[in-house]
Amino acid sequence: MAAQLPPLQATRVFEAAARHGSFTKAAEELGMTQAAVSYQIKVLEDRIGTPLFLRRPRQVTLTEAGQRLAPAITEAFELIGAAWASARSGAQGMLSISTVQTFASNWLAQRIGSFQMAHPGLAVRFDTSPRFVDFAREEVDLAIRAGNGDWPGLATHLLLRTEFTPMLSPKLAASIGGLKEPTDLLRLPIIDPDDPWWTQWLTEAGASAEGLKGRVRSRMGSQAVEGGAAIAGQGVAMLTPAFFASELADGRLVQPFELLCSDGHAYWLVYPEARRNAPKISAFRSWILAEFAASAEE
Amino acid sequence: MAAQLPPLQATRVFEAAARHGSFTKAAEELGMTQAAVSYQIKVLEDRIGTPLFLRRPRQVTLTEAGQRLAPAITEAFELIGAAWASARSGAQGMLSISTVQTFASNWLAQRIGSFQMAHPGLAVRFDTSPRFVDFAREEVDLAIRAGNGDWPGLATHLLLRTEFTPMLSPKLAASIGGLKEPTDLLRLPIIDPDDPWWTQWLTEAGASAEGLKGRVRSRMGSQAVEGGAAIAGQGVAMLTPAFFASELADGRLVQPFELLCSDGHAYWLVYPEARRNAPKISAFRSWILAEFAASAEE
DNA sequence: CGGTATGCATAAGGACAATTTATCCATATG
DNA sequence: CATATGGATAAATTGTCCTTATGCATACCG
Repeated sequence: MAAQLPPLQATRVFEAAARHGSFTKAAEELGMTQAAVSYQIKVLEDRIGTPLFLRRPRQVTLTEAGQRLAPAITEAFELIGAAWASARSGAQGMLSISTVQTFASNWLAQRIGSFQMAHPGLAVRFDTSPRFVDFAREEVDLAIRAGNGDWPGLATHLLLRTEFTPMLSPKLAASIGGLKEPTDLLRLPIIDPDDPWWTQWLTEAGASAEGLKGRVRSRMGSQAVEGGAAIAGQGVAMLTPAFFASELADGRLVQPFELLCSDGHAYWLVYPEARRNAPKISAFRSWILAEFAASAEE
Repeated sequence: MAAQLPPLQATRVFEAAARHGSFTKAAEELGMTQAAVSYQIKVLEDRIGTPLFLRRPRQVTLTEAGQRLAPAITEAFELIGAAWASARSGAQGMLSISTVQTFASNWLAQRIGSFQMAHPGLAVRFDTSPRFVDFAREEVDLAIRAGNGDWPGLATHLLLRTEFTPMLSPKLAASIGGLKEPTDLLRLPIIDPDDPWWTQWLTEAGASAEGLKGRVRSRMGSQAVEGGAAIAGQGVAMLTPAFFASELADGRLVQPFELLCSDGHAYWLVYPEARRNAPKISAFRSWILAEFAASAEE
């Protein structure tokens, strides 16, 4: 289909030499030696079967054949150069993040603004899908996923262990005179009592999980929603403190007990190992790791 | 000056792969293996920092970045291909011959027509200059020169030894009752008696060259001119028979004596060794050598 | 009018990119 | 479910491309 093409490296060298009218200057521009330019021109001339330059003393000039060839070649390389540059910067300009809903709404949404402030030229696109993204098949730069961090071929950075502890509104806590013992929790409405986190936490707290039995099921399925219900005073929710840092700070939620449990899972930043040095990848990595480092210091 | 360019080989492979939507097909077109295509695409993706293809089952499709890049790249390569093809055929289409005047007018002019019949697409341009052409500095494909055939770096083919013998019009010969002895020549006007060829020929013929002394000098300097004068019956000319084959054949000139002398010089076809396989070079070489082979058989 | 500097050509050698071979893997297809 | 198709990958090989070192011709300068 495509016409027979000349040796491309030689063509590139020819283009520069034609533009400069000098092998030495072309070599400078291309960052190679004059000998290499001379060699490549000869390669091209051998291939086309006719000289492209006349070797005049202290300068070279294009032959007729060279004159016919040069303008089109220059134009073609300008085209390639422009397309390459724009694709390259365009590619830098869009960051596609695949993330689980929970992390997006509980953590990212409130903070992504500061990343965008720091990188005004970089548009961020979210793709919140529950499936684990396949980087080979979907146009996604990086992902934030829950899991155990064992994904071969992918670079992973631990962001956040999914620790959890009961949380509720201060008003609801006051309604029963405050919470002294873990069992006090069972005197209040429990948001999503079927969540295994409740069983685990109560067990680790030394309380019986029996009290959960027979409760109304109100499976909400997302910390954001459950947290909202808790803030509204509708009950006690089992939440990850890191996701509700601001609510805890301003008193919309309180964490009555110190005990933090973990199911061993965590949120990870992941991306294809091979792309670790792409500017937008490393920009986002630096930012998010710094965010977590800062919150860990508090 | 020129914008930073992508790796060109990889770009070429990308272009084919984008056009086919398949690495395997691209490999076929380019005459390489699928593995090589896969490798080159990866090189390009590493360089640009973002994937160019999505690897879907049994086919690959362009990512956004790939879609942005592909059309311009295809266009650029089409440009290069077209320019290359036309320069290549254009270069084939013009044959520049540097030749000495004598050979051009006495031999080539009458026969070049048959070469052009055989190669209708090939335009022939003559450059008749007395200097020996410098192939590096002038746009000349091949040359026909007199000399001893010792030109380093150039391919040479012996065309014709410069043999010579007296020739005259039959009418002039009849005017003195025919020529029996070489000395009979001296009873007729001699065209260019200063030419050393006369001295050499008369000497080798066993005649004294004394008879040349004191003759009117009519230096004409070119066999074509001297031959014309001889045909017109103005005198006896010392000519190269090979240059006057048709005149001898149709009786406009006669060669009264068998004796052929030679000064050791000859006409040679010469061209840069490196270009021996260029189509137009070998076409002309075949033709001219065949012409001489044919005339030698007669 | 010679000496020097500039620019290109060439040969030999080496570095590294490109390619092939040989598998492997996933998935569409029959 | 077996097979075929299409791509990825690792290791080894090949070959291009480039550099170093040098030579040569010519323009420029004192």
